[in-house]
Amino acid sequence: MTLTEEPNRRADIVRAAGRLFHQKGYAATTIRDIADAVGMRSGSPFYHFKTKHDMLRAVVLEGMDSINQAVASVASSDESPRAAFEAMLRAHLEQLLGGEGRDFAATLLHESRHLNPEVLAEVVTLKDRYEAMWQKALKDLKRAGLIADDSRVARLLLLGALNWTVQWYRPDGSESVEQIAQQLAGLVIGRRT
Amino acid sequence: MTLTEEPNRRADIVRAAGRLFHQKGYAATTIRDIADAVGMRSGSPFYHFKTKHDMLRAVVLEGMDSINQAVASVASSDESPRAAFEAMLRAHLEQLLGGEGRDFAATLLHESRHLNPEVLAEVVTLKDRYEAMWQKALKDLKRAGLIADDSRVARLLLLGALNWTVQWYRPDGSESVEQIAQQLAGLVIGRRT
DNA sequence: CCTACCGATCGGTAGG
DNA sequence: CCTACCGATCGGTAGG
Repeated sequence: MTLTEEPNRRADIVRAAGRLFHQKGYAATTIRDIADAVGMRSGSPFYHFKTKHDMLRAVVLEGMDSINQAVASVASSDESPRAAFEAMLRAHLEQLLGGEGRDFAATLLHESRHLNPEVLAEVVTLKDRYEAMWQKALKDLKRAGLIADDSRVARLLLLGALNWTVQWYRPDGSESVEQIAQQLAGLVIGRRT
Repeated sequence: MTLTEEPNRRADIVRAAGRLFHQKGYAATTIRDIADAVGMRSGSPFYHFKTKHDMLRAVVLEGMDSINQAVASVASSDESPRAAFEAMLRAHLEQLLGGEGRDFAATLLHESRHLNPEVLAEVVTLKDRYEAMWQKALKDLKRAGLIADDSRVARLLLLGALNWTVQWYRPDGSESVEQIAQQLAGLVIGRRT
């Protein structure tokens, strides 16, 4: 348990970097932007990170880790396949659109191309593990007769619909994360009145 | 009708810029990258465009225009709502994943945030018009009893599934654009065996 | 469209 | 973590 008062400058930098990478993109964000955001001089972030790329790495891995844990914690619920699926939709969307890890997840989705090959491979491994959870959820839905297609393409199309919400969702908009999750479930699974 | 032999350097620049913006991102692409790609010196692109931003504008508007035309040309077909819908899916995916305008459409989707407010407003107007076509297609599907939800969120989720294909589709992969379009139609509309 | 160049800014570092 | 700085690179321009 960390005390809230104890300053953790490294974490501050990661948070600020996440926000800026999300808002302006990695390439358009300067070290000076990040230093300003945490009240440091331009050379000081390098006391905590060797390179700008290392900051991106920290942000992306944090995003991958958060969403993985959030979805895993509801994926193996012993309820019905449909309930588990809807809980996974909610968890994914909350990571992506909700307060805390929003910038981390968004940076993961949009700035990973700036990762060097070694780190990218690291991320891809985690992503494959993550997507396997979804594949299993789709398989269970199909076995229960709720969907007809549990192929790889179906999974990618579904995750696309989820991930693209970053582009249009507004926290002050008219629909909640909960509603979006339910509408997507309805779209994929089928109609109820 | 333009002769193929007649060199059009401006169009060459737009094409090269589109490819580079798509591959590396707008901010990470330099004028020198673009000049190299078309065999010019670093100052020469500015004979054709006033700023780097104007090149982005040209690429994005070309992308918006192509996809708009491609989908519009099949949207008002007088066939069944389902056939029209599937044709729209194919047209959108072909623009996004097919050879010609791929880089333009991808740049439109991912680099629009670097547009200045005036140009962005221009793009948003065109985008709204584009999305209205999809809204109408969904309305027709609902009227025909093929889907239950033709709301704005449903439309955005659907377009998300389409747009995200840029992230995972590989031209040399195992599925064709045609197949992806059909699987998405099946996912949304309903099962056939 | 090239040559030659400019001022600004960038990621990163040495030394404290 | 700051001060002071460096070499490299960037978008853009003047003059031809």
